[in-house]
Amino acid sequence: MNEDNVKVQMRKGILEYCILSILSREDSYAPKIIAELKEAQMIVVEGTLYPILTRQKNAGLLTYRWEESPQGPPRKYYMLTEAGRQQLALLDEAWNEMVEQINIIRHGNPNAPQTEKPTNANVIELGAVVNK
Amino acid sequence: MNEDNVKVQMRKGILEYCILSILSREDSYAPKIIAELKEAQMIVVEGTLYPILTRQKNAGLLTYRWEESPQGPPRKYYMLTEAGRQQLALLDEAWNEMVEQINIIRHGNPNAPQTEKPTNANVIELGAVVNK
DNA sequence: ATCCACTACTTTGTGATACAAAATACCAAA
DNA sequence: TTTGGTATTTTGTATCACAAAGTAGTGGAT
Repeated sequence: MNEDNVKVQMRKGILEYCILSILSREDSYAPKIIAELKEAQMIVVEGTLYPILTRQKNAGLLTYRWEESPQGPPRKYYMLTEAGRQQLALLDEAWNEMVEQINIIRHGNPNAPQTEKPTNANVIELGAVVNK
Repeated sequence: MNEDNVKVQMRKGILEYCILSILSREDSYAPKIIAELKEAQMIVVEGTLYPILTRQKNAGLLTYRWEESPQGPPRKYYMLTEAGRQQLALLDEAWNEMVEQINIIRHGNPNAPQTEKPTNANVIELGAVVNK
């Protein structure tokens, strides 16, 4: 119930989403992916990332190719498959749903009867993620 | 890696947040909490909720009192403690951070250099949850 | 009285995940 | 050959949500 564990638990299932999202922009390899996550203030360690990549590869969401490195051992560049792109779209939906659910639980249901109904123009879908 | 499991995993650690949030509005008991979660399209079963309530009670975030029911056995009404209110504030922060992190990962870092910088007036903090 | 439906609470076992920590391996320069 | 930097992999642990069952109290119907 400590503070670190709170964030660890909230992250469950989210990392898979993050990794597919990062790879949807550009093929990448593990240390670079970790650096990108770190830029977004999302700390991830190797022992977490590698099993996810292997899992997603075995699930057919990713493939990889070896590429020479300017220094050090070769790098395993991962890239999305078509199934991976579909899964990413599915995770977009799941994430948007959860953000909406939290909004309702934290702020009450906007569809509930109220004195003054906002026009559509005033309604902002908080946290919605749109496919690019 | 099936679709149901995706949502199950995304929910890890979120339910604790939802329950504290619901109880911050009004003391409640398990079946009523489940009904409220259901209204927000968040399906939860008893076998999930009860252990969380017990966990949070043991952690000092909740206390409870027994109350007579108009029909059937008495109800265990849970309510937030001061520690529970503090934990809720902490979870608000953790949630807001995660929403922001996903925004950065999914849409790129808004602080990154770009051709035309939006004014503050145009920036909408997506998905932010504000303490009431 | 006894049975039954309803409500409420509890327990057990399973699968999935992130993490810490350590191990393995590859490369190039001193 | 050794050393330091880079990259990948493995092992053991703690936590969580869930399915599925079980326990128990209440009040009405027969």
